[in-house]
Amino acid sequence: MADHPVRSLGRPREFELDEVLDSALDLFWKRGFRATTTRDLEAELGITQSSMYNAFGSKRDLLLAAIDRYEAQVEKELLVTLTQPGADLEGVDRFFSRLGRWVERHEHRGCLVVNLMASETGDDVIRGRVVAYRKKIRSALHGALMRSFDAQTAELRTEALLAAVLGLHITARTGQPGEVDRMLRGIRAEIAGWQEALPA
Amino acid sequence: MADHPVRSLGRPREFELDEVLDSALDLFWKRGFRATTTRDLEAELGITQSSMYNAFGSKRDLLLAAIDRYEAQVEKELLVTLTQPGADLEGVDRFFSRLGRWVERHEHRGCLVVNLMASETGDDVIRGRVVAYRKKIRSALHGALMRSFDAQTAELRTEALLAAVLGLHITARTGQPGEVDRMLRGIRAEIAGWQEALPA
DNA sequence: GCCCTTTTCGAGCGCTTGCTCTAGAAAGTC
DNA sequence: GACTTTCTAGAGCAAGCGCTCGAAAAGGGC
Repeated sequence: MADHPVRSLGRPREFELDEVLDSALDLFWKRGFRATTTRDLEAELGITQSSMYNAFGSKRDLLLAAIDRYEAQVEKELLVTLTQPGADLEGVDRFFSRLGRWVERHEHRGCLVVNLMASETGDDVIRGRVVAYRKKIRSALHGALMRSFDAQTAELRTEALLAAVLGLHITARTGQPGEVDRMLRGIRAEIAGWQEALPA
Repeated sequence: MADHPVRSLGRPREFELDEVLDSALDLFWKRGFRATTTRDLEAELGITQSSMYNAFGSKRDLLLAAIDRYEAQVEKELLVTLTQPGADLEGVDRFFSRLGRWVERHEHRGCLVVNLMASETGDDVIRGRVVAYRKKIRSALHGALMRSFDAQTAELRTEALLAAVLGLHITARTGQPGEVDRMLRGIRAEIAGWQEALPA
């Protein structure tokens, strides 16, 4: 993932940056940023707080690095259905299909970034990141919808679907069994309605 | 709002319970539950921590009371468009219209309960409250949609709109200027599409 | 082998947190 | 006006927080 320098001066680090970053991401994602203490991280990451601070600088910097990793994962596993060349309304439906499996696999986690939208509004840098994240999903959706609808329709439906994606994620975090499934069915039924009205 | 006992033995309380509760709600809503300290509350509420603890028990109990108050407000100002007798798809559109003004008035606050969905997943009681809150909105939407569509369509569209409502709220919390407006237009355009297909 | 750099380790610092305690003040009751 | 009951004020407690520090350990360069 990240590019590692070939050489290093001094004592070599005893852990893999990427592995530790994944553990931190998991914890921030599952428990929330504020609720995760540096001691929690120490236990889960298997390294001391000093090592963590030496490698990442601060708890907040660790979060920012985790966001990077999270976004890369989302792009590769979800947004790709929207951004690959030629993706249209059918791609949008595939996106929601994958989103369903993603949410199921990451039960009660929701979305790292969406969770931050609710809780870390005081930090300008983080707020910038979450705004950019929404923008990224919006533009991916729009790119695909543009291939199936006229400009105005595409834009309107982009907004409606973006709201649906965020709402689905928030629901996934505290959802009861079946809640997310029903929601997903409702969204995809709407998309199916659009498809039927399309010229074959 | 709350019913006050007529009499009280001993020294009477020097503040209004409801006023203080409103201030607490405002703070929890704006800054988030975790980010709001008891000192913050002390300053904003104008009473000492002792008085606060004497009156409400704990910070968490204060939140639960604030949720009650918040829900009552939502019901009276928003859900009423869906629950009043005879409300149908037109009522749903009015609901979103009011939601837009509500979000604008409470800038960067989002929804108290939606925010809790993201950050307070560890507390079973609070999780119960947020699940119930979703259920309440869902059933209000469903009640209105049932009057305009067949059972299956109503259920599917209820789910899609619930997702949209939650997504809109999350966006409102960190939204850039215009972001919420565009999203709302996208959602209402979808509803308008449903209306056009309806038998006049 | 010895330096130089960097990481690891464990202890712990200063601060904030939610909450409590004690003393005294303010009402109703008789 | 004593007595009871409740509320207010302010200090302060124990625990937990993010983060740092000094010393030891582990490698590469010469």
